[in-house]
Amino acid sequence: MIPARPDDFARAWLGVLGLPAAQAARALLGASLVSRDGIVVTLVEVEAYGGIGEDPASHAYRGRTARNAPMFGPPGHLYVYLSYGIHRCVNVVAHEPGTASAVLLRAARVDDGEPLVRSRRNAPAAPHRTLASGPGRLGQALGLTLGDSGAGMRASDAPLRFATPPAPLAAAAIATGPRIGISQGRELPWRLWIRGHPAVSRTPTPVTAAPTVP
DNA sequence: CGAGTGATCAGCT
DNA sequence: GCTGATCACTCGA
Repeated sequence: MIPARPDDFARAWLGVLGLPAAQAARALLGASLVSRDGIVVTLVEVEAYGGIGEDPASHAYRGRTARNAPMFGPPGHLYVYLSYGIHRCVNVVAHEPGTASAVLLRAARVDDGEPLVRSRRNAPAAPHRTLASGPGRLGQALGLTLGDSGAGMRASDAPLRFATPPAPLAAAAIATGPRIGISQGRELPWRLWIRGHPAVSRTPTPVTAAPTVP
C-alpha cells in the first residue's frame, strides 16, 4: 500500500473547508497538523468566525481590508494576525463560495518537536499540556509569523499543513460554548473543544452544563 | 492581579 | 496623511 502524501491530505480537507466555518471547526477538532519545521500538533480547541455583516466578532464583519484579505480567499489557506500587540493568532480559512470566514486555532497538544517548541516558547519546564494551550502560545509554538498570512496549506513546504485526512470526532466528545475575549456575538456557541482535554486553554462552562450556584 | 505590546482601522483633517 | 482607541492574550507578581 502506497502511503498518502501530504498533498492527498490537503485535497481531502478541501471539501470540509468549503463548509461554513462553524461546521469546518467541528471537523478540525482532533485534526493533526504539521509545521514547516516538523512540529506536529493535535487541535483540541477552535473557534469559528463568520462573514461580512453576519458575525460582529469576525475580522471579516466590516468587509475586506489588507489584513483580513486571506479570509476572502480560497479555503485551506492561513490567516495570521497579531493580537494584543504580541500574539500571532492562526486561522484556517473555511467558507462556502462567496463568503469570508475562518476557524481560529486556539489550543493543541504537541505530539512531536517538543524541544523546539520549548525553546521557542522559552518554557523549558512548563507542563506539557500548556505548550500550545492558547492561541498565542499555539502560534508561537508553530513558529508562524504575519508573513505566513495568506499562505496555502497544500505545498510540501507550506508553513502549516495537514498531517492526517479529516476524521471527525464523535459528537459526544465535543463541547461548545461562547467564544473567548469578544464583546459582540457572545450568543453564538462557536467555541468548540474536546471535552475534558487537558490542553484546552481554560476550563470552560459548556453551554449544556448546569449553571453553578453562587 | 496588572502591565505590556504593536498592527490595525475608523474617523478626522 | 495622521492619530487614538481597540484588540480572537500572556506573563510575572
